[in-house]
Amino acid sequence: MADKRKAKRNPRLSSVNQSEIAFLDAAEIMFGEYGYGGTSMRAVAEQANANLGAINYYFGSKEVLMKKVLERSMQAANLERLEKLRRYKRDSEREAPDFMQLLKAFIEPLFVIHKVNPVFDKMVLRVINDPAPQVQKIFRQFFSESSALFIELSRKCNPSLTMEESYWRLSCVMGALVQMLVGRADLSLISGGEFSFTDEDMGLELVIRNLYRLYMAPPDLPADAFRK
Amino acid sequence: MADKRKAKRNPRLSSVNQSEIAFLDAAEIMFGEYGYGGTSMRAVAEQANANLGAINYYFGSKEVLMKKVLERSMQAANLERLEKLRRYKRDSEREAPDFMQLLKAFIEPLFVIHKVNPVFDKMVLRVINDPAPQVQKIFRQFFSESSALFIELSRKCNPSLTMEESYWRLSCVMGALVQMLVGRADLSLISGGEFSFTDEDMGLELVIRNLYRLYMAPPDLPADAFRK
DNA sequence: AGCAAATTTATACAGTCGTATAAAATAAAT
DNA sequence: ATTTATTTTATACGACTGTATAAATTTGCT
Repeated sequence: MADKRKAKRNPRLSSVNQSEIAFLDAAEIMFGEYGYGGTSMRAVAEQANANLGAINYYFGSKEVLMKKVLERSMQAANLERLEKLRRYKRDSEREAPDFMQLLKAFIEPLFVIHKVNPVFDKMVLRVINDPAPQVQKIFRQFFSESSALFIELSRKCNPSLTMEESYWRLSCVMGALVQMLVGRADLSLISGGEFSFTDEDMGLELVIRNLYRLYMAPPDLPADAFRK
Repeated sequence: MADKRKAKRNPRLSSVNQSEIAFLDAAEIMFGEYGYGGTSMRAVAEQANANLGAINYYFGSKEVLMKKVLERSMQAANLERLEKLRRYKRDSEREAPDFMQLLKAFIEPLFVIHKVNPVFDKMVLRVINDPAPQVQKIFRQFFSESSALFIELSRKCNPSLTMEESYWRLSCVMGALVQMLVGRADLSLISGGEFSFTDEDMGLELVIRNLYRLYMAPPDLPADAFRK
């Protein structure tokens, strides 16, 4: 096997080649459409109008390709998210915690990226649900830090919840978030294609409000209405 | 190809053979663990301690196998669910609509099956998120009728919502439901393995309450808190 | 027992997969 | 212009896939 390219001849150019970008674009689309296991290297090469061999020349393996694809799209979102979360953390120590602002810090980066690259979240959502352990491993590398911070900060917004209830509600929040992001691309299953986002900003607000409602409600009273 | 088995010699026996059941069990486990594309027919055969050829003798193709697996587990849940939903519909015409009871009708069958067969929902959840169109098609056959009825009945529980807001909230409800069912098996991503269901019935109640809160909150006021 | 249907087994086929590699083509530098 | 590094291409390999089929085996019945 080739031990990757040696030192570039012209190192002042970006270390990311143009064809490499084409591969990343193609892979992002295909992974988003058919999942990791469902897309072949040949399909990626065809989508990129390039040769199968070249893709191995640049990446060496499918797993690395996936890692690079995720890296490219999530690093931007992640850095912005982490910065927003940390700024929120500073603010929330002076002022009162505000779950709506926290949600905004967590979710807005996803929407910003979506505007530039509409394929992005489709691909991320496929990866979230992929059963292959390698894929899960790669994804958690990117997701774990900011989500841990988000959870920590969330708890301070509704301290009347027990630890357990807080976790379950956050679990709901994550699920609902994913579902709404999916629904932005495809609400047809549930609405028969009647509705979709027209205004992106309205979409962000709608998502945040639903999640706010979900987490910030007062804790449950002992069961009454339930046992009927 | 074999045109399936001819008329059984002893037709008073159940039409479902014992080895057929072994294959269904094995496939259910493997599909749940590795997804549709991620499990090979050979892996299913091995899991069932049976021969590869026999699986084609019984099912003819992988797609049929998946269909039969889904059929077996979902038909029971679906029939019970439909019956509960229809009974709720009758009741809700006499009395006032009660979203908590509606949720109970929709979700309880899943918990009942889970008690008997803990692998069931793991497998269903894999199928929900599978990118392969054949898988999607099969799944919707089972899911569409009862979910349509559920949505129709839901809207009557909170008629103050606009059509669009209702759909978005139900989208949240579905996402949160899925996430909580996943979390029942694996909450470790979000809690670091701290929590899990101890009491099954408590679990159902917890799930329902979260979803109730999510959908039944009064409609949003014009944006204020959001634009900060 | 003997016969026939039902089931299980072993094996093969054509296709696709990820990966490797040597040759061809291109680009850059002297 | 010639040499050298880089990129692209075509092709091949072994492993694995779903499916097909004929032979071997087991089962149920008279």
